[in-house]
Amino acid sequence: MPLQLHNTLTQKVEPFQPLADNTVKMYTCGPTVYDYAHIGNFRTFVFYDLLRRWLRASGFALNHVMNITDVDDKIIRNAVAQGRSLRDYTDNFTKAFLDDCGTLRLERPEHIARATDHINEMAEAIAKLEAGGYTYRSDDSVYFRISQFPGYGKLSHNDFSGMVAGARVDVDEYEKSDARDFALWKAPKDKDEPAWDTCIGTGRPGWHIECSVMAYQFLGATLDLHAGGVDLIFPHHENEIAQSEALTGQPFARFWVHSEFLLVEGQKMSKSLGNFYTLRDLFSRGFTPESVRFLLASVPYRKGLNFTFEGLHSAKTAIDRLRNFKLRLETAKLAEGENSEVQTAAEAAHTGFRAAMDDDLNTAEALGAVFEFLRAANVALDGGTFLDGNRARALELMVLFDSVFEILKPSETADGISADDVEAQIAARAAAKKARDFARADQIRNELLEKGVILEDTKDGVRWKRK
RNA sequence: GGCGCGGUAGCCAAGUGGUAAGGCAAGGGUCUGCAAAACCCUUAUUCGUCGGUUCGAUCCCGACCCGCGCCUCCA
Repeated sequence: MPLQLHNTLTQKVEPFQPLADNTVKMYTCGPTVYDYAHIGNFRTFVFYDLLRRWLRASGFALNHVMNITDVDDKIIRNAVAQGRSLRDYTDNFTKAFLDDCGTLRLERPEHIARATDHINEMAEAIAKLEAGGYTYRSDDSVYFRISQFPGYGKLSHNDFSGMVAGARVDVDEYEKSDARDFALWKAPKDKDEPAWDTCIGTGRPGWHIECSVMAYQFLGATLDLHAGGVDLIFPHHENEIAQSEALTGQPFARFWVHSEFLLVEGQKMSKSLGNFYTLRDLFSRGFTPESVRFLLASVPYRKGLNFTFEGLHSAKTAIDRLRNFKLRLETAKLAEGENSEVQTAAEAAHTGFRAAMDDDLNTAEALGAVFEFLRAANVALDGGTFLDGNRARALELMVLFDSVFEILKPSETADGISADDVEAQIAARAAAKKARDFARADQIRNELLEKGVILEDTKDGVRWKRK
């Protein structure tokens, strides 16, 4: 069964493949860099990462663009309030965002596009829309007239045909002739406001046009896949479709894939509830990036995710168990031969893992396949029926698992004792034990523990790992 | 009100028209000089409520209740 994904456009789970050659042209909506990204944002960014990894595992090459929105009302307000330039203000949060992505082991998209690097192209696109009769001006701002675009509503499955101009209270600060028309270009409201001089006048782009323009610039008229959070379906993605298809006359994206929301302790995240967390907040409480990544990845992207501290602890323990298993596979002394039952179980786990991921990235089920095998293999290892010939396939399962989840390798800690030193200490302890100098042996063990190294006395000898 | 998602053990969560994956927690055990660590075992007559279809429904249909998202900036 090939990879299947849920397509918001058709509201069905459908087989996915790129239109041309083997390369997936994908565009994902990135952050608006007015503040540090929070874990709700990262739920979506982790989803993008899982999607990338499994697309590649499915044999596709990727051409992935993610935007950085570095001009919008909130950014301007904050930058002005702090007396900083737009660029200076957004550089800070852009860097923080990319750092956070690195910490969470998110793969870097092939292209990261900052909106303000493409203002002229946006202005040209708007000029083209004006020439095509899709727009109107009001106080030097330019609006898209959605009544000119017949397919409007096809993504969010809303019916706008009954809409009447003026029927709805206009909450926007700008004058629009129809409540759902949206700004393509905003003229500055006062002199301090950052603005660009372009072929269509002075001002700045609206939010939606940046994605349409940068997607076209990097990937062409039709994308294979466009992703984002569910909250972007309307109006953002609906508007992107309207602009892009009005510009090119071609379908904008073949697959639309959206990730569900994240709750914190069963409640929506908000600053007033005090449950609004950035990665930095979680790390300062002692949680590791791997735990956060695992928790965010372990719930399928189309299900709401309840982010809890118990879940974070749970993730940590689960990761330890997976790491222990891999270590055991690598270090166990095994008898020659191959046990066919174990081998069959390993194959079943491989197949189960792949089938689950192929089924709209069902990470929960994929994890189930891994843990099921883990237990069976541990039983076999305990019973001596896990043989040397079973080792490779079992380790390959862990490689497959980690190619998606990427949590087995512990994050670097700044100050750590070297592996050679650990080995030397272990040898010293073994000697002390042999001489029945248990006091000395315990002392060595405790010293290592203080340095974050845990010793395990197993029947195959001493194994160690970092805390 | 419209559109969309969801309600499964203490918590997180998968899943199927034929009788409930997996993880965490909890309890028990194995190993060990003692520990630690590790590993194993046990834990839902039951899947929001009420009807219906069916030989049989957690899974299909209908109604209802509850939670969440979007409809205005928002992952």
